[in-house]
Amino acid sequence: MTSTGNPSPSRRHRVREDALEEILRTARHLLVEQGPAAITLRAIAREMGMSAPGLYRYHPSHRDLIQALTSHLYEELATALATARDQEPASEPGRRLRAVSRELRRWALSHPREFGLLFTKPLTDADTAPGTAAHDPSWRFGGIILDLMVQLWHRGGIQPPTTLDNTWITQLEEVREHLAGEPVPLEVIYVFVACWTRLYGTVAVEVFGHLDFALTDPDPLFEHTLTDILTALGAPTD
Amino acid sequence: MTSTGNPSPSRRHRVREDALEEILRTARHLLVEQGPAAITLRAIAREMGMSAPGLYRYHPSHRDLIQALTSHLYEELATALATARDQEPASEPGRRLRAVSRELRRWALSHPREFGLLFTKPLTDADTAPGTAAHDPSWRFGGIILDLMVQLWHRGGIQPPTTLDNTWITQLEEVREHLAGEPVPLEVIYVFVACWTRLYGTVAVEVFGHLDFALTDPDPLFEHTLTDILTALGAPTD
DNA sequence: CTCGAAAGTTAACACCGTTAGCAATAGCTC
DNA sequence: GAGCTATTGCTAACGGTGTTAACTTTCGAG
Repeated sequence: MTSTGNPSPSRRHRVREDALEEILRTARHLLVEQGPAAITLRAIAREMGMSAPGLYRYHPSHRDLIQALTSHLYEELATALATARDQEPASEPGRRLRAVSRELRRWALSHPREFGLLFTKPLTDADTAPGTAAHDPSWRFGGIILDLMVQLWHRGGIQPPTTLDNTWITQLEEVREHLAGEPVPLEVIYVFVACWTRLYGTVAVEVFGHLDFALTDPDPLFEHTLTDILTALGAPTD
Repeated sequence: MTSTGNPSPSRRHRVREDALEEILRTARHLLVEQGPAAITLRAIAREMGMSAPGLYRYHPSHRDLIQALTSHLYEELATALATARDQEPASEPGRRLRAVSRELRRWALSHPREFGLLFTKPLTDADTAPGTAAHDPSWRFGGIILDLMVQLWHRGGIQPPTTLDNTWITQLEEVREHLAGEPVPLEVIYVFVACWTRLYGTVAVEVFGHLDFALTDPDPLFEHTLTDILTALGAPTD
Protein backbone atom coordinates (compact mmCIF):
# COMPACT_ATOMS: atom_id res chain seq x y z
CA MET A 1 0.00 0.00 0.00
CA THR A 2 2.88 2.37 -0.78
CA SER A 3 4.34 4.35 2.10
CA THR A 4 0.92 5.78 2.80
CA GLY A 5 1.49 8.59 0.34
CA ASN A 6 5.02 9.94 0.89
CA PRO A 7 8.17 10.85 -1.10
CA SER A 8 8.01 8.37 -3.98
CA PRO A 9 4.36 7.97 -4.89
CA SER A 10 5.23 4.46 -6.02
CA ARG A 11 6.08 4.45 -9.68
CA ARG A 12 3.02 2.32 -10.28
CA HIS A 13 0.84 5.09 -8.96
CA ARG A 14 2.52 7.55 -11.25
CA VAL A 15 1.92 5.56 -14.42
CA ARG A 16 -1.65 5.00 -13.30
CA GLU A 17 -2.19 8.72 -12.91
CA ASP A 18 -0.73 9.18 -16.36
CA ALA A 19 -3.19 6.68 -17.78
CA LEU A 20 -6.10 8.35 -16.02
CA GLU A 21 -5.00 11.66 -17.42
CA GLU A 22 -4.64 10.27 -20.93
CA ILE A 23 -8.10 8.76 -20.77
CA LEU A 24 -9.69 12.09 -19.95
CA ARG A 25 -7.57 13.85 -22.55
CA THR A 26 -8.66 11.36 -25.21
CA ALA A 27 -12.30 11.54 -24.15
CA ARG A 28 -12.19 15.30 -24.40
CA HIS A 29 -10.54 15.10 -27.80
CA LEU A 30 -13.41 12.95 -29.04
CA LEU A 31 -15.94 15.33 -27.50
CA VAL A 32 -14.41 18.35 -29.21
CA GLU A 33 -13.87 16.74 -32.59
CA GLN A 34 -17.08 14.73 -32.97
CA GLY A 35 -19.53 15.68 -30.26
CA PRO A 36 -20.69 14.09 -27.02
CA ALA A 37 -22.06 10.95 -28.69
CA ALA A 38 -18.53 10.11 -29.87
CA ILE A 39 -17.19 9.71 -26.33
CA THR A 40 -17.14 5.96 -26.54
CA LEU A 41 -15.20 3.49 -24.44
CA ARG A 42 -14.12 1.67 -27.56
CA ALA A 43 -13.13 4.88 -29.33
CA ILE A 44 -11.09 6.02 -26.34
CA ALA A 45 -9.40 2.65 -26.10
CA ARG A 46 -8.77 2.56 -29.84
CA GLU A 47 -7.14 5.98 -29.78
CA MET A 48 -5.01 4.93 -26.82
CA GLY A 49 -3.96 1.66 -28.40
CA MET A 50 -5.61 -0.59 -25.88
CA SER A 51 -8.76 -2.66 -25.59
CA ALA A 52 -12.08 -1.31 -24.32
CA PRO A 53 -12.49 -3.57 -21.28
CA GLY A 54 -9.10 -2.40 -20.08
CA LEU A 55 -10.63 0.97 -19.32
CA TYR A 56 -12.67 -0.66 -16.59
CA ARG A 57 -9.49 -0.77 -14.50
CA TYR A 58 -9.76 3.01 -14.38
CA HIS A 59 -13.46 3.84 -14.41
CA PRO A 60 -16.23 1.55 -13.25
CA SER A 61 -18.52 2.47 -16.14
CA HIS A 62 -19.01 4.75 -19.08
CA ARG A 63 -21.19 6.99 -16.94
CA ASP A 64 -18.51 7.44 -14.32
CA LEU A 65 -15.94 8.26 -16.97
CA ILE A 66 -18.15 11.04 -18.30
CA GLN A 67 -18.69 12.25 -14.75
CA ALA A 68 -14.93 12.35 -14.22
CA LEU A 69 -14.58 14.34 -17.42
CA THR A 70 -17.13 16.93 -16.34
CA SER A 71 -15.44 17.30 -12.95
CA HIS A 72 -12.15 17.84 -14.74
CA LEU A 73 -13.73 20.45 -16.99
CA TYR A 74 -15.26 22.26 -14.04
CA GLU A 75 -11.82 22.39 -12.49
CA GLU A 76 -10.32 23.80 -15.65
CA LEU A 77 -13.04 26.40 -15.98
CA ALA A 78 -12.66 27.42 -12.35
CA THR A 79 -8.93 27.77 -12.80
CA ALA A 80 -9.42 29.90 -15.90
CA LEU A 81 -11.78 32.17 -14.00
CA ALA A 82 -9.38 32.47 -11.08
CA THR A 83 -6.54 33.37 -13.42
CA ALA A 84 -8.62 36.06 -15.09
CA ARG A 85 -9.63 37.37 -11.69
CA ASP A 86 -6.05 37.62 -10.47
CA GLN A 87 -5.09 39.80 -13.39
CA GLU A 88 -7.08 42.63 -11.87
CA PRO A 89 -6.17 44.18 -8.51
CA ALA A 90 -7.87 42.69 -5.48
CA SER A 91 -8.76 46.21 -4.44
CA GLU A 92 -11.24 46.48 -7.31
CA PRO A 93 -13.76 43.64 -7.11
CA GLY A 94 -15.89 45.31 -9.77
CA ARG A 95 -13.18 45.06 -12.39
CA ARG A 96 -12.41 41.57 -11.18
CA LEU A 97 -16.00 40.49 -11.63
CA ARG A 98 -16.08 41.99 -15.09
CA ALA A 99 -12.90 40.15 -16.03
CA VAL A 100 -14.21 36.88 -14.65
CA SER A 101 -17.53 37.24 -16.46
CA ARG A 102 -15.78 37.92 -19.73
CA GLU A 103 -13.56 34.92 -19.17
CA LEU A 104 -16.58 32.73 -18.51
CA ARG A 105 -18.04 33.74 -21.84
CA ARG A 106 -14.71 33.47 -23.62
CA TRP A 107 -14.10 29.99 -22.28
CA ALA A 108 -17.62 28.86 -23.13
CA LEU A 109 -17.45 30.19 -26.68
CA SER A 110 -14.03 28.73 -27.36
CA HIS A 111 -15.02 25.39 -25.80
CA PRO A 112 -18.68 25.07 -26.79
CA ARG A 113 -18.83 21.29 -26.59
CA GLU A 114 -17.25 21.27 -23.15
CA PHE A 115 -19.57 24.00 -21.94
CA GLY A 116 -22.49 22.13 -23.42
CA LEU A 117 -21.54 19.02 -21.49
CA LEU A 118 -21.34 20.93 -18.23
CA PHE A 119 -24.56 22.81 -18.79
CA THR A 120 -26.66 19.82 -19.83
CA LYS A 121 -25.32 17.22 -17.42
CA PRO A 122 -27.78 17.88 -14.55
CA LEU A 123 -30.76 17.38 -16.85
CA THR A 124 -29.33 14.50 -18.85
CA ASP A 125 -28.35 12.54 -15.77
CA ALA A 126 -31.47 10.71 -14.77
CA ASP A 127 -30.46 9.81 -11.25
CA THR A 128 -28.06 12.28 -9.61
CA ALA A 129 -30.04 13.34 -6.57
CA PRO A 130 -29.83 17.13 -6.40
CA GLY A 131 -29.51 16.97 -2.62
CA THR A 132 -25.83 16.09 -2.34
CA ALA A 133 -24.68 18.88 -4.63
CA ALA A 134 -22.82 20.52 -1.74
CA HIS A 135 -19.18 19.48 -2.33
CA ASP A 136 -19.84 19.34 -6.03
CA PRO A 137 -17.03 20.39 -8.38
CA SER A 138 -19.34 23.03 -9.79
CA TRP A 139 -19.19 24.84 -6.47
CA ARG A 140 -15.62 25.96 -6.99
CA PHE A 141 -16.71 27.36 -10.33
CA GLY A 142 -19.74 29.25 -9.05
CA GLY A 143 -18.02 30.11 -5.80
CA ILE A 144 -15.46 32.28 -7.53
CA ILE A 145 -18.18 34.56 -8.83
CA LEU A 146 -20.16 34.45 -5.60
CA ASP A 147 -17.11 35.48 -3.58
CA LEU A 148 -16.51 38.47 -5.79
CA MET A 149 -20.10 39.51 -5.30
CA VAL A 150 -19.62 39.32 -1.53
CA GLN A 151 -16.60 41.57 -1.77
CA LEU A 152 -18.56 43.93 -3.94
CA TRP A 153 -21.25 44.06 -1.30
CA HIS A 154 -18.66 44.93 1.33
CA ARG A 155 -17.84 48.00 -0.68
CA GLY A 156 -21.45 49.03 -0.45
CA GLY A 157 -23.49 50.07 -3.43
CA ILE A 158 -25.82 47.11 -3.81
CA GLN A 159 -29.41 48.27 -3.67
CA PRO A 160 -31.31 45.24 -2.45
CA PRO A 161 -35.07 45.07 -2.81
CA THR A 162 -36.69 46.70 0.21
CA THR A 163 -38.85 43.74 1.06
CA LEU A 164 -38.34 40.07 0.44
CA ASP A 165 -41.10 37.58 0.01
CA ASN A 166 -41.28 35.12 2.87
CA THR A 167 -40.75 32.30 0.40
CA TRP A 168 -37.17 33.36 -0.04
CA ILE A 169 -35.93 33.36 3.48
CA THR A 170 -35.47 29.68 4.20
CA GLN A 171 -33.87 28.87 0.86
CA LEU A 172 -31.41 31.75 0.87
CA GLU A 173 -30.18 30.81 4.31
CA GLU A 174 -28.74 27.64 2.84
CA VAL A 175 -26.70 29.60 0.37
CA ARG A 176 -25.46 31.87 3.09
CA GLU A 177 -23.93 28.94 4.93
CA HIS A 178 -21.70 28.27 1.97
CA LEU A 179 -20.20 31.74 2.17
CA ALA A 180 -17.14 32.02 4.35
CA GLY A 181 -17.86 33.59 7.68
CA GLU A 182 -19.40 36.86 6.66
CA PRO A 183 -23.06 37.40 7.56
CA VAL A 184 -24.37 38.55 4.20
CA PRO A 185 -27.96 39.83 4.34
CA LEU A 186 -30.45 37.62 2.60
CA GLU A 187 -31.57 40.48 0.39
CA VAL A 188 -28.05 40.75 -0.97
CA ILE A 189 -27.87 37.02 -1.62
CA TYR A 190 -31.02 37.42 -3.60
CA VAL A 191 -29.25 39.94 -5.82
CA PHE A 192 -26.36 37.52 -6.19
CA VAL A 193 -28.58 34.72 -7.40
CA ALA A 194 -30.43 37.00 -9.79
CA CYS A 195 -27.20 38.29 -11.32
CA TRP A 196 -25.66 34.84 -11.48
CA THR A 197 -28.70 33.50 -13.29
CA ARG A 198 -28.62 36.31 -15.78
CA LEU A 199 -24.94 35.92 -16.50
CA TYR A 200 -25.03 32.15 -16.83
CA GLY A 201 -28.22 32.21 -18.88
CA THR A 202 -26.94 34.82 -21.29
CA VAL A 203 -23.80 32.82 -21.97
CA ALA A 204 -25.77 29.60 -22.39
CA VAL A 205 -28.22 31.12 -24.88
CA GLU A 206 -25.34 32.36 -26.97
CA VAL A 207 -23.25 29.18 -26.82
CA PHE A 208 -26.19 26.98 -27.75
CA GLY A 209 -26.71 29.09 -30.85
CA HIS A 210 -30.02 30.66 -29.98
CA LEU A 211 -28.83 34.09 -31.01
CA ASP A 212 -27.72 33.05 -34.47
CA PHE A 213 -31.12 33.95 -35.88
CA ALA A 214 -30.51 37.57 -34.94
CA LEU A 215 -26.87 38.36 -34.46
CA THR A 216 -23.63 37.50 -36.14
CA ASP A 217 -21.64 39.28 -33.47
CA PRO A 218 -23.19 39.16 -30.01
CA ASP A 219 -20.21 40.85 -28.33
CA PRO A 220 -21.88 44.21 -27.76
CA LEU A 221 -25.03 42.59 -26.39
CA PHE A 222 -22.98 40.74 -23.82
CA GLU A 223 -21.06 43.86 -22.86
CA HIS A 224 -24.31 45.72 -22.37
CA THR A 225 -25.72 42.91 -20.24
CA LEU A 226 -22.54 42.78 -18.21
CA THR A 227 -22.71 46.50 -17.51
CA ASP A 228 -26.30 46.03 -16.42
CA ILE A 229 -25.30 43.27 -14.02
CA LEU A 230 -22.40 45.23 -12.59
CA THR A 231 -24.65 48.22 -12.07
CA ALA A 232 -27.11 46.07 -10.15
CA LEU A 233 -24.20 44.99 -7.98
CA GLY A 234 -23.18 48.57 -7.35
CA ALA A 235 -19.87 48.28 -9.13
CA PRO A 236 -18.47 51.41 -10.78
CA THR A 237 -19.12 51.18 -14.50
CA ASP A 238 -15.78 52.83 -15.30
CA MET B 1 -51.69 9.54 -57.09
CA THR B 2 -55.01 10.21 -55.29
CA SER B 3 -57.11 13.10 -56.50
CA THR B 4 -54.15 15.42 -55.98
CA GLY B 5 -55.18 16.16 -52.43
CA ASN B 6 -58.92 16.73 -52.40
CA PRO B 7 -62.02 15.55 -50.51
CA SER B 8 -60.95 12.07 -49.37
CA PRO B 9 -57.27 12.24 -48.45
CA SER B 10 -57.02 8.66 -49.64
CA ARG B 11 -57.52 6.32 -46.73
CA ARG B 12 -53.95 5.17 -47.17
CA HIS B 13 -52.71 8.65 -46.43
CA ARG B 14 -54.81 8.75 -43.33
CA VAL B 15 -53.43 5.56 -41.81
CA ARG B 16 -49.94 6.72 -42.73
CA GLU B 17 -50.48 9.97 -40.89
CA ASP B 18 -51.68 7.97 -37.91
CA ALA B 19 -48.52 5.89 -37.97
CA LEU B 20 -46.35 8.99 -38.22
CA GLU B 21 -48.19 10.47 -35.30
CA GLU B 22 -47.80 7.31 -33.22
CA ILE B 23 -44.09 7.20 -33.94
CA LEU B 24 -43.58 10.70 -32.60
CA ARG B 25 -45.83 10.00 -29.64
CA THR B 26 -43.84 6.88 -28.78
CA ALA B 27 -40.52 8.66 -29.26
CA ARG B 28 -41.65 11.40 -26.95
CA HIS B 29 -42.83 8.88 -24.40
CA LEU B 30 -39.37 7.34 -24.35
CA LEU B 31 -37.77 10.77 -24.08
CA VAL B 32 -39.90 11.71 -21.11
CA GLU B 33 -39.62 8.41 -19.28
CA GLN B 34 -35.96 7.55 -19.84
CA GLY B 35 -34.15 10.52 -21.33
CA PRO B 36 -32.94 11.43 -24.81
CA ALA B 37 -30.59 8.45 -25.11
CA ALA B 38 -33.58 6.14 -24.89
CA ILE B 39 -35.12 7.40 -28.13
CA THR B 40 -34.10 4.36 -30.09
CA LEU B 41 -35.48 3.08 -33.34
CA ARG B 42 -35.68 -0.40 -31.89
CA ALA B 43 -37.35 0.81 -28.71
CA ILE B 44 -39.92 2.80 -30.66
CA ALA B 45 -40.63 -0.17 -32.91
CA ARG B 46 -40.83 -2.53 -29.92
CA GLU B 47 -43.34 -0.28 -28.19
CA MET B 48 -45.39 -0.03 -31.37
CA GLY B 49 -45.35 -3.75 -32.00
CA MET B 50 -43.41 -3.60 -35.22
CA SER B 51 -39.84 -4.15 -36.38
CA ALA B 52 -37.17 -1.48 -36.39
CA PRO B 53 -36.44 -1.43 -40.13
CA GLY B 54 -40.13 -0.78 -40.71
CA LEU B 55 -39.65 2.69 -39.31
CA TYR B 56 -37.50 3.52 -42.30
CA ARG B 57 -40.70 3.71 -44.33
CA TYR B 58 -41.53 6.81 -42.31
CA HIS B 59 -38.23 8.48 -41.51
CA PRO B 60 -35.06 8.15 -43.55
CA SER B 61 -32.85 7.89 -40.47
CA HIS B 62 -32.71 8.15 -36.71
CA ARG B 63 -31.46 11.71 -37.04
CA ASP B 64 -34.41 12.78 -39.16
CA LEU B 65 -36.83 11.19 -36.72
CA ILE B 66 -35.36 13.23 -33.88
CA GLN B 67 -35.53 16.30 -36.07
CA ALA B 68 -39.21 15.62 -36.76
CA LEU B 69 -39.78 15.26 -33.03
CA THR B 70 -38.17 18.61 -32.27
CA SER B 71 -40.22 20.32 -34.98
CA HIS B 72 -43.34 18.81 -33.46
CA LEU B 73 -42.35 20.01 -30.02
CA TYR B 74 -41.67 23.51 -31.30
CA GLU B 75 -45.14 23.50 -32.79
CA GLU B 76 -46.69 22.40 -29.53
CA LEU B 77 -44.77 25.01 -27.56
CA ALA B 78 -45.77 27.74 -30.00
CA THR B 79 -49.41 26.69 -29.75
CA ALA B 80 -49.25 26.74 -25.97
CA LEU B 81 -47.79 30.24 -26.06
CA ALA B 82 -50.46 31.43 -28.49
CA THR B 83 -53.20 30.02 -26.29
CA ALA B 84 -51.83 31.76 -23.24
CA ARG B 85 -51.55 34.97 -25.21
CA ASP B 86 -55.15 34.83 -26.37
CA GLN B 87 -56.40 34.61 -22.82
CA GLU B 88 -55.45 38.24 -22.32
CA PRO B 89 -57.07 41.05 -24.28
CA ALA B 90 -55.31 42.09 -27.46
CA SER B 91 -55.57 45.66 -26.24
CA GLU B 92 -52.99 44.95 -23.55
CA PRO B 93 -49.82 43.59 -25.09
CA GLY B 94 -48.00 43.99 -21.79
CA ARG B 95 -50.27 41.55 -20.00
CA ARG B 96 -50.12 39.31 -23.01
CA LEU B 97 -46.34 39.21 -22.96
CA ARG B 98 -46.38 38.48 -19.25
CA ALA B 99 -48.80 35.61 -19.80
CA VAL B 100 -46.74 34.22 -22.68
CA SER B 101 -43.52 34.42 -20.69
CA ARG B 102 -45.07 32.61 -17.76
CA GLU B 103 -46.40 29.98 -20.11
CA LEU B 104 -42.95 29.51 -21.63
CA ARG B 105 -41.53 28.83 -18.19
CA ARG B 106 -44.46 26.67 -17.15
CA TRP B 107 -44.18 24.54 -20.28
CA ALA B 108 -40.42 24.20 -19.91
CA LEU B 109 -40.63 23.19 -16.26
CA SER B 110 -43.41 20.69 -16.82
CA HIS B 111 -41.67 19.26 -19.89
CA PRO B 112 -37.99 19.50 -18.95
CA ARG B 113 -36.79 16.71 -21.23
CA GLU B 114 -38.62 18.20 -24.19
CA PHE B 115 -37.30 21.66 -23.46
CA GLY B 116 -33.85 20.19 -23.04
CA LEU B 117 -34.06 18.60 -26.45
CA LEU B 118 -35.09 21.88 -28.09
CA PHE B 119 -32.50 23.94 -26.29
CA THR B 120 -29.65 21.52 -26.91
CA LYS B 121 -30.29 20.58 -30.50
CA PRO B 122 -28.40 23.43 -32.25
CA LEU B 123 -25.21 22.59 -30.38
CA THR B 124 -25.58 18.82 -30.55
CA ASP B 125 -26.26 18.77 -34.26
CA ALA B 126 -22.87 18.79 -35.84
CA ASP B 127 -23.91 19.81 -39.33
CA THR B 128 -27.08 21.95 -39.47
CA ALA B 129 -25.84 25.03 -41.26
CA PRO B 130 -27.13 28.01 -39.27
CA GLY B 131 -27.74 29.93 -42.48
CA THR B 132 -31.04 28.33 -43.49
CA ALA B 133 -32.69 28.89 -40.14
CA ALA B 134 -35.22 31.24 -41.75
CA HIS B 135 -38.33 29.08 -42.15
CA ASP B 136 -37.28 27.07 -39.16
CA PRO B 137 -40.01 25.76 -36.86
CA SER B 138 -38.39 27.65 -34.01
CA TRP B 139 -39.35 30.90 -35.73
CA ARG B 140 -43.03 30.48 -34.98
CA PHE B 141 -42.07 29.99 -31.35
CA GLY B 142 -39.82 33.03 -31.08
CA GLY B 143 -42.01 35.04 -33.41
CA ILE B 144 -44.92 35.03 -30.98
CA ILE B 145 -42.85 36.83 -28.40
CA LEU B 146 -41.24 39.11 -30.94
CA ASP B 147 -44.63 40.20 -32.28
CA LEU B 148 -45.83 41.11 -28.84
CA MET B 149 -42.74 43.20 -28.35
CA VAL B 150 -43.49 45.05 -31.58
CA GLN B 151 -47.00 45.81 -30.39
CA LEU B 152 -45.60 46.95 -27.09
CA TRP B 153 -43.31 49.30 -28.95
CA HIS B 154 -46.29 50.73 -30.84
CA ARG B 155 -47.75 51.76 -27.53
CA GLY B 156 -44.62 53.70 -26.84
CA GLY B 157 -42.69 53.44 -23.63
CA ILE B 158 -39.59 51.59 -24.75
CA GLN B 159 -36.50 53.58 -23.89
CA PRO B 160 -33.95 52.46 -26.44
CA PRO B 161 -30.28 53.20 -25.91
CA THR B 162 -29.48 56.63 -27.31
CA THR B 163 -26.64 55.41 -29.49
CA LEU B 164 -26.02 52.07 -31.08
CA ASP B 165 -22.63 50.70 -31.88
CA ASN B 166 -22.00 50.46 -35.61
CA THR B 167 -21.46 46.75 -35.20
CA TRP B 168 -25.15 46.29 -34.59
CA ILE B 169 -26.64 47.90 -37.59
CA THR B 170 -26.11 45.31 -40.28
CA GLN B 171 -27.09 42.39 -38.10
CA LEU B 172 -30.27 43.89 -36.74
CA GLU B 173 -31.49 44.77 -40.20
CA GLU B 174 -31.83 41.06 -40.93
CA VAL B 175 -34.12 40.62 -37.96
CA ARG B 176 -36.18 43.58 -39.05
CA GLU B 177 -36.98 41.91 -42.35
CA HIS B 178 -38.65 39.07 -40.49
CA LEU B 179 -41.08 41.46 -38.85
CA ALA B 180 -44.29 42.02 -40.76
CA GLY B 181 -44.36 45.35 -42.51
CA GLU B 182 -43.71 47.75 -39.71
CA PRO B 183 -40.46 49.70 -39.83
CA VAL B 184 -39.23 49.07 -36.30
CA PRO B 185 -36.21 51.16 -35.37
CA LEU B 186 -33.03 49.19 -34.95
CA GLU B 187 -32.58 50.47 -31.42
CA VAL B 188 -35.90 48.91 -30.49
CA ILE B 189 -34.96 45.59 -32.05
CA TYR B 190 -31.87 45.66 -29.93
CA VAL B 191 -34.10 45.88 -26.85
CA PHE B 192 -36.12 42.95 -28.17
CA VAL B 193 -33.09 40.75 -28.56
CA ALA B 194 -31.76 41.67 -25.14
CA CYS B 195 -35.06 40.90 -23.45
CA TRP B 196 -35.53 37.71 -25.41
CA THR B 197 -32.08 36.50 -24.40
CA ARG B 198 -32.73 37.26 -20.78
CA LEU B 199 -36.09 35.49 -20.74
CA TYR B 200 -34.88 32.41 -22.59
CA GLY B 201 -31.67 32.20 -20.59
CA THR B 202 -33.41 32.51 -17.25
CA VAL B 203 -35.77 29.69 -18.10
CA ALA B 204 -32.93 27.51 -19.38
CA VAL B 205 -30.80 27.98 -16.28
CA GLU B 206 -33.71 26.95 -14.11
CA VAL B 207 -34.82 23.98 -16.20
CA PHE B 208 -31.30 22.58 -16.43
CA GLY B 209 -31.13 22.59 -12.66
CA HIS B 210 -28.48 25.26 -12.19
CA LEU B 211 -30.51 26.98 -9.50
CA ASP B 212 -30.96 23.89 -7.37
CA PHE B 213 -27.85 24.77 -5.40
CA ALA B 214 -29.53 27.93 -4.17
CA LEU B 215 -33.29 27.78 -4.46
CA THR B 216 -35.98 25.24 -3.87
CA ASP B 217 -38.64 27.58 -5.19
CA PRO B 218 -37.43 29.88 -7.97
CA ASP B 219 -40.88 31.28 -8.67
CA PRO B 220 -40.31 34.69 -7.09
CA LEU B 221 -36.97 35.10 -8.85
CA PHE B 222 -38.64 34.54 -12.18
CA GLU B 223 -41.44 36.95 -11.39
CA HIS B 224 -38.92 39.60 -10.45
CA THR B 225 -36.97 39.01 -13.65
CA LEU B 226 -40.15 39.16 -15.67
CA THR B 227 -41.11 42.48 -14.14
CA ASP B 228 -37.64 43.75 -14.98
CA ILE B 229 -38.04 42.68 -18.58
CA LEU B 230 -41.49 44.17 -18.92
CA THR B 231 -40.25 47.42 -17.47
CA ALA B 232 -37.47 47.55 -20.03
CA LEU B 233 -40.15 47.10 -22.68
CA GLY B 234 -42.18 49.94 -21.29
CA ALA B 235 -45.10 47.77 -20.27
CA PRO B 236 -47.17 48.87 -17.28
CA THR B 237 -46.14 46.79 -14.27
CA ASP B 238 -49.70 46.69 -12.95
C1' DC C 1 12.97 -15.06 -5.33
C1' DT C 2 8.30 -15.52 -4.53
C1' DC C 3 3.87 -14.43 -4.81
C1' DG C 4 -0.11 -11.73 -5.11
C1' DA C 5 -2.27 -7.73 -6.80
C1' DA C 6 -2.74 -4.76 -10.67
C1' DA C 7 -3.27 -4.14 -15.63
C1' DG C 8 -4.29 -5.82 -19.72
C1' DT C 9 -6.05 -9.33 -22.97
C1' DT C 10 -9.85 -12.03 -25.85
C1' DA C 11 -14.58 -13.98 -26.21
C1' DA C 12 -19.11 -13.27 -25.63
C1' DC C 13 -23.88 -11.11 -24.67
C1' DA C 14 -27.41 -7.87 -25.60
C1' DC C 15 -28.31 -3.69 -27.55
C1' DC C 16 -27.93 -0.02 -31.22
C1' DG C 17 -28.48 2.15 -36.49
C1' DT C 18 -28.68 0.70 -41.00
C1' DT C 19 -28.98 -2.02 -45.43
C1' DA C 20 -30.48 -5.74 -48.54
C1' DG C 21 -33.77 -8.67 -50.08
C1' DC C 22 -38.18 -10.64 -49.81
C1' DA C 23 -43.37 -11.22 -48.83
C1' DA C 24 -47.80 -9.36 -48.31
C1' DT C 25 -51.15 -6.05 -49.00
C1' DA C 26 -53.93 -2.47 -50.50
C1' DG C 27 -55.55 0.38 -54.15
C1' DC C 28 -55.79 2.05 -58.82
C1' DT C 29 -56.63 0.94 -63.82
C1' DC C 30 -58.86 -1.64 -67.15
C1' DG D 1 -63.75 -8.51 -60.79
C1' DA D 2 -58.56 -9.21 -62.61
C1' DG D 3 -54.16 -7.66 -62.70
C1' DC D 4 -50.53 -4.68 -61.97
C1' DT D 5 -47.86 -1.64 -58.82
C1' DA D 6 -46.53 1.03 -55.20
C1' DT D 7 -46.57 0.79 -50.26
C1' DT D 8 -45.75 -1.44 -46.06
C1' DG D 9 -43.92 -4.60 -43.44
C1' DC D 10 -40.76 -8.54 -42.43
C1' DT D 11 -36.14 -11.27 -41.47
C1' DA D 12 -31.17 -11.66 -41.82
C1' DA D 13 -27.07 -9.51 -41.48
C1' DC D 14 -23.19 -5.90 -40.90
C1' DG D 15 -20.47 -3.14 -37.80
C1' DG D 16 -20.77 -0.46 -33.74
C1' DT D 17 -21.74 0.14 -28.58
C1' DG D 18 -21.39 -0.93 -23.04
C1' DT D 19 -20.40 -4.58 -20.10
C1' DT D 20 -19.04 -9.12 -17.97
C1' DA D 21 -16.26 -13.30 -17.44
C1' DA D 22 -12.15 -15.67 -17.56
C1' DC D 23 -7.55 -15.70 -18.65
C1' DT D 24 -2.55 -13.93 -19.07
C1' DT D 25 1.04 -10.94 -18.17
C1' DT D 26 3.62 -7.75 -15.54
C1' DC D 27 5.48 -5.58 -11.75
C1' DG D 28 6.51 -4.38 -7.03
C1' DA D 29 6.72 -5.53 -2.10
C1' DG D 30 8.10 -8.98 1.35
